[in-house]
Amino acid sequence: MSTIADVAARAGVSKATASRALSGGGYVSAPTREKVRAAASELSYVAHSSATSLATGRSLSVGVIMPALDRWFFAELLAGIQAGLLASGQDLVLYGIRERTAERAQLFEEVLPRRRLDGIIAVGIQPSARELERLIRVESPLVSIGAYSEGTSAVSIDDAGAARIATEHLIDLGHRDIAFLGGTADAATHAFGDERRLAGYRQAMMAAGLAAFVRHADGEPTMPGGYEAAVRMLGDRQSRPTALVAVCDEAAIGAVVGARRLGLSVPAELSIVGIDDHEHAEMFALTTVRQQPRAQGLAAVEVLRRRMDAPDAAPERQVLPSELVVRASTAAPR
Amino acid sequence: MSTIADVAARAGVSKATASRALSGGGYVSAPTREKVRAAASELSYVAHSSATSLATGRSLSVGVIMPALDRWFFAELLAGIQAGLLASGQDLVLYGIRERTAERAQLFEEVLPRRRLDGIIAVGIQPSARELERLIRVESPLVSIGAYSEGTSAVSIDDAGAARIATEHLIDLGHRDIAFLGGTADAATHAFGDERRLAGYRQAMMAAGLAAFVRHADGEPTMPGGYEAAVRMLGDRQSRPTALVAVCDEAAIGAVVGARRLGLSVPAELSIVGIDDHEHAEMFALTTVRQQPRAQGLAAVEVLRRRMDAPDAAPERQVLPSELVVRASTAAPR
DNA sequence: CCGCGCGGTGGGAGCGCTCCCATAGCCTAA
DNA sequence: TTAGGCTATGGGAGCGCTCCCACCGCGCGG
Repeated sequence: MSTIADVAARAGVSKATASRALSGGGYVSAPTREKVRAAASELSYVAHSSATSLATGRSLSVGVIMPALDRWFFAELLAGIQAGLLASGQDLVLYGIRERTAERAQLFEEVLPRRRLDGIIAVGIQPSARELERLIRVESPLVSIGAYSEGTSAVSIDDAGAARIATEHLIDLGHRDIAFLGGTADAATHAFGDERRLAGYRQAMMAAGLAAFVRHADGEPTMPGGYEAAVRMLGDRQSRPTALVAVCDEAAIGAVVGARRLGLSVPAELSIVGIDDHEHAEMFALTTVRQQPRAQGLAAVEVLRRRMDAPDAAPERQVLPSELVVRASTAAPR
Repeated sequence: MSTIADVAARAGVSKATASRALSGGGYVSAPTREKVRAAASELSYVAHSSATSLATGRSLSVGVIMPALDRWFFAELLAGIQAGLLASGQDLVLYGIRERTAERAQLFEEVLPRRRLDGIIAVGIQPSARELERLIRVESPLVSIGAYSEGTSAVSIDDAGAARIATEHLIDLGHRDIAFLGGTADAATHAFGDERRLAGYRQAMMAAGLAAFVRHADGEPTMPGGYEAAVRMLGDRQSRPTALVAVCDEAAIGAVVGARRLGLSVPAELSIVGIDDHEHAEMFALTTVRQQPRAQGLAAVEVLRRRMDAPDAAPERQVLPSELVVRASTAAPR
């Protein structure tokens, strides 16, 4: 591989001039710039990022901490972040992290500081004070997605609000016996705003004077989780609700499948509303409250960039809007 | 942030000794090593990766090129790669790449060479000769997953074989009118061994003397894609096959849902077999041919590590086994 | 005519690390 | 006794880049 010294020599200028010609800053005459560019391209010169990074102090890369990759929300989010970073020329360094504390400590104590990352996007993770302190030491601005921390910048939707919208839609249709599906109390499943959604459902029920009907079926926020929870809850003809608010679309779709399996017709006998607007929602004609993880990823990159430019600005909190998408999984009760 | 000079000063030794004490190589007495370690930990010293990388020539990171993130196979693969790299202390730099050639050229010409990555894992991408040449220049060993290139190391399953296994299972059950579902000819959907699977189905049909029944319904390798293709193909009572081989489980599940929608009972009236053993296969009682993307990701990391140690060794080709998993979506035709 | 500002260029220090090489003490074998 | 090897340490060059600063020539205003 050729270095900038080779390029400079070939163009007949100094290293300093070559550097200026290629990476922008300072005075370079147009002909000189052209000469250097030509030389660089003839040698197929590409600057060594470690050298650049060492000299400038910026690493041109952003760390992304993800608790999972195999769920729609996270995959979409990652795609959004990826697209945003691509546009700004930053590389994406991916750190998977199960809630295993040893790994997590290692990540914050060593791995992240080592890289001197230009920024960090933490998904669904509440960094502790000590962890934040480590990051501040290396001056990596942080933006979290979906976490509701006080002192740090964050992007999310209003989870409680989304669940309220979903619940109110059912109430408006005339339902009273509305149950909440999914949203396990188990933190190990990286409850991603799940409690907030449950809380939003409760609020809407209370506000409508339906406190007596409040109940929920635990389950993983996945399709099989929703399926099982639905089958469990709908099994008894007597006690079964007329409508379900699911913690997310995957669970909702599981519930749709489960209801069919039980011979219940959706929406005639059971209304189901989800939260997400998952790519499969259309196929199952699912009424849902849309959130756009890709947009959240892009927004996080935007916020991060602003923080990189102005590290001392006050933390920025961005709440993206939620919108009801009515399809054919909800109807008035008979 | 403190540097190794600070650590050395605090421990009362030279930079050289401090470096040796912390990163292994060379002679250091036990007490000195302890002193240095203590100093490092007191200063919460973490080596600057760019400096290390510049000095050693190794970047401690591996690039991963992914055509998509929102499909089960890719997400699982990425999780496997991630786990493998975590174990070997390498960072994962993620590059998403749609088949837009401008971006792709940029990636191979500039982005990857700039990083001086220790290795590259390319998923479902056939690097061109010129692209490989660029990588060889920067001495990044490459392992591809799912691509069937000649000169490079690769990990994959035997796609044709998997489809043959699926088809033969149906033939063994007594089916004759077996169609193939999905596997669009459209390269834009990153046909991931799809043609090979179609070919495997054909081979099995031919071998069983069922050439007359060979046919397939185009469709995206997704759940909605499989749903649509199935509805299209199963619409006509007269011409409909008694069994389907789906290009992947997502399509197969879509077909299961579509069949139910049409009032066809699976497996009594229609047998369906997929390829993947998707996490939802269990829920839909789907008979399928298992492939394990996580294992493929881990295997790719393994192969890559070997290539990093011995860059001049002959390219290594690893084909992971496929195995039939019989559930309840297949049965003898009536 | 001189001084000054400004466009343009080069020299070289320095980013933080590793690793080669020199040095030094000490123990063992001839 | 002394050469030689072996452990332990330090000095400092060098990885490839950027950027500060010095320098230079030229045009222009006083």
